[in-house]
Amino acid sequence: MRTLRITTFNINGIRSRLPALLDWLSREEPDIVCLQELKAADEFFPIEAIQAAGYGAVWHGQKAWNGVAILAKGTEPLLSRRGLPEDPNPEQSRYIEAVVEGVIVGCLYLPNGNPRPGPKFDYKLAWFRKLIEHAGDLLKAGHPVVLAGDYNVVPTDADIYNARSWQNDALLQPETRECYQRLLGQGWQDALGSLYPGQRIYTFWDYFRQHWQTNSGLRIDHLLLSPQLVERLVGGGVDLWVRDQPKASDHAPTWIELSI
DNA sequence: ATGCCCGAGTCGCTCGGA
Repeated sequence: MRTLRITTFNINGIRSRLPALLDWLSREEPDIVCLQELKAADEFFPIEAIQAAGYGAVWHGQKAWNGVAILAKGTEPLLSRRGLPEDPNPEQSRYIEAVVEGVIVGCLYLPNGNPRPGPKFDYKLAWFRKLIEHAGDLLKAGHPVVLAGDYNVVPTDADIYNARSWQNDALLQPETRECYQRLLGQGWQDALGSLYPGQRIYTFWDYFRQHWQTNSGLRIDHLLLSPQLVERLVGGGVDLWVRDQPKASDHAPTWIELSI
């Protein structure tokens, strides 16, 4: 059976992590990659190296912060959108969307929202509401869609090593989780959650307090499937070995496989 | 209540991340 592997990866600086990115691409050969936190202006996106590795790409960068990209193996992603409609702050590059292999791929980097309360948390919720609106429009259009990225949402207390030590964090707040549940309520399926119900899956381990070494992780990178894709989901996982490399990102690549 | 560990920018520090 032929499958399509779609990976989301918060790379935390594409320039400082480029050798690691190329190494991971050659080893895992994902078909589609959603990258977040490029931390590079558009002119610094390393398109030559990525093309040399056999990938086409579209990107939406920004100096120093944020930045998202979609890579496609052996083909050029067909850009459908750069930036979220009615983005509360379009200066922050947090959304890009493209069609690959007949699937609409939305790549997102939701605002972190700390400290809370405050304007950053308000911005997180405002951005989330606009994402929900756009996601609803995508569903109405009836095409197969994957919405993948760093949602900065820990969906439940089962998605973190210890909820109590993060209870005041923006990632765990009831308002944040309500937004995520509202999104799922439109008809999206949390792919990894559905593959591994009740299991502890982590995609992020912060650099502090030896959290990787003690597997004190959070599940905040998610791939949401439109209803047409649910029956095509055949697998998923997290490339944990990437987080164990020297100078690793604090996130690990998180992926699904769809039958085609 | 805060720092911890990082990358990027401006350059030996701040800011932001989560």
